[in-house]
Amino acid sequence: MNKRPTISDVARVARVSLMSVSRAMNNRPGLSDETRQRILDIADQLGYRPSSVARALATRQTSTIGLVMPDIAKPFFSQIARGAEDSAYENGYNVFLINTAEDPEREKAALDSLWQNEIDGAILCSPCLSQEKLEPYFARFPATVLVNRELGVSIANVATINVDDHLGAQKVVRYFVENGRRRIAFITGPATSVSSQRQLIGYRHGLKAANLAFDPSLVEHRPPTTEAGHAALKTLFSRSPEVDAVFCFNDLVAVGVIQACIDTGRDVPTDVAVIGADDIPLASLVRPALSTLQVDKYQIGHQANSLIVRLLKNDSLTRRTVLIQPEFIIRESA
Amino acid sequence: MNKRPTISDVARVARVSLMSVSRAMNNRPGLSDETRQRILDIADQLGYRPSSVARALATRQTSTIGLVMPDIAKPFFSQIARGAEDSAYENGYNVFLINTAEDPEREKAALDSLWQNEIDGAILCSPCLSQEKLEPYFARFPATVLVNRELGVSIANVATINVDDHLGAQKVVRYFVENGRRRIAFITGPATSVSSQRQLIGYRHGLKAANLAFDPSLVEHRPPTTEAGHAALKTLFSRSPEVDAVFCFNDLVAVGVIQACIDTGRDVPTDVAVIGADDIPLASLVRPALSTLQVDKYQIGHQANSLIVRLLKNDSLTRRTVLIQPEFIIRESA
DNA sequence: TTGTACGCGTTATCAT
DNA sequence: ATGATAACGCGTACAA
Repeated sequence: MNKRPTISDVARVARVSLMSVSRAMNNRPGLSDETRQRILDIADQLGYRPSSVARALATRQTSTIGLVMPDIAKPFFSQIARGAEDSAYENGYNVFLINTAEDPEREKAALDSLWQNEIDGAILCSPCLSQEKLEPYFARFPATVLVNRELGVSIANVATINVDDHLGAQKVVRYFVENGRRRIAFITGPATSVSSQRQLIGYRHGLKAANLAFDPSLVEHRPPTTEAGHAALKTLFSRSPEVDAVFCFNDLVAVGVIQACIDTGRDVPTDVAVIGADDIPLASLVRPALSTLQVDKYQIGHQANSLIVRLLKNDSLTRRTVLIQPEFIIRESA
Repeated sequence: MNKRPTISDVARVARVSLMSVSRAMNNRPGLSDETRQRILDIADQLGYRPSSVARALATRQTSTIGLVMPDIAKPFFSQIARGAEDSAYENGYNVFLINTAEDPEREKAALDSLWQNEIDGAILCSPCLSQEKLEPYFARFPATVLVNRELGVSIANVATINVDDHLGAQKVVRYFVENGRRRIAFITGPATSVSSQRQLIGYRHGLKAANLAFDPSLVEHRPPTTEAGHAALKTLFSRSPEVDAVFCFNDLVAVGVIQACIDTGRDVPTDVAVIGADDIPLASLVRPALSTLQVDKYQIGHQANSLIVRLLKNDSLTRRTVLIQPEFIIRESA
């Protein structure tokens, strides 16, 4: 394996001190343009790149941000990751990727690992740890952004990005009602999910605004998968065959619902209107194409990283709470 | 921000030398069980975690592998990433994620960054740099795994994982022929893609084995997207309306093809049989469900990282060339 | 404008 | 079994 050239190799060849090389590499003043250029040339010629490790030890900054998410294989998160990585690249940061599989132990291990690696900032997507367990890390990390998670108090170096699920759900119910639907079911995620909770509140508000009674038997808590959506709707139909609209936790669930409708001989959207959430690529590819609450996932990731960068350079960020408005996309399923 | 406790903090409290603490933390011999346990307790109590940065500087090992791919937002790659990260986690490694957007400059920047960060190993997925430009890095990285890319020569610390696109394409053509198809079109990727090249050869071999003439007008080179697949089929139909089977570069393209068939009033699979490749989640969700060449992407990622780990600890890996066999999945589209 | 000495937190080497 | 000292490669403070 090739041995990396070090700063002293450059200094020796250029016949200058280590400091001059350091200054040249970091564009610091205190060098004649002439020697600066000469050093740069030699460094380039030697293929010298300052060791990030040594630099990090000296400066206590790693130029690395940690990206923690339940599962990068899910399109919702992979698109966030793409946005975050792009922003990191633009700002000269590296990104550590860690999956938690929604396992609290693994999430804790992830945070400890990030701390051990002295990352400059952390982006935590849908964390499952309690606020209490999370809090210590806010003090350990120079900056943290929480995605899809609220923070009761205000902490100087912590920002949050959340989707306005509440308003989104309200809009969906209103749309259903305006189109003559009356038995509106809701298949939501686990009761512990913040998104679920917010959606549920919006759903109830929407119902109330339309003078429709809230019927608990029309609500199903399920894991956010296609199979679960399929099964949930079968359950709903057996209990309440007159269901004429279904709002789903996300698009994956909605696809399962559409399939269940077809299986049971119901036409979408004539007999049953279906609306999902997130607008993953699949949504526009399936038939009937899925109406959904579009969320700009790339933008969330990109913004999450920008927030980190800004928290890092500017301690006084006034707007540390971002609320993303989903856009209601009407396609064929409703 | 909290100040991290250092090894000397632990040493001072435990009234031992730095080395004893180091030995205790790393489970190294040369300590009485008694003092070892005492040190461990104190370390735990202080919340001490050895700094990865300082450790890396001293050992020249970062316990980090670099994962470079065109676009984590694409399901094919995100599933590889999940597998790689899981394996890294199991083996105590961190993962640097970098997207290249198929931009050679950005890919080069990625490799330079990994070098600068002194990663222990690199997983390069579908790299677009020439072998010549890639080669220097094989010498700079302790270990490298190439995914979806061949390596003419044999290099001790480099392994490759490739999908047997050639055999896969042959199987598809044979299946088409056995089911009475005679005008078999092929929508492939960019001519520069290795997968495309291998598929094309398999396609021609399959044709020859069935005594069918190769007709260049039945082959379309397109970007690997649904829109491109849709457009490609329209072109094909206008040129050769009698096409009765289409093999597609991947599932995304195949979905576009199916849509184009429906648009032009052709039934799938009665009038036109369609087969894709990769088996992304979408494939089983779309209607008609897509027949495809299933590739275990998670496994590819997991194995890529295992190879890195083994290359790192065991310099003499005899089988450094892995060929993945796709599994032919028959669903509804063919 | 340029250079010297030291510290960052850890491990490796060589003692005791 | 334990400890002192010197790296590892770079940046910072201060000196020349």
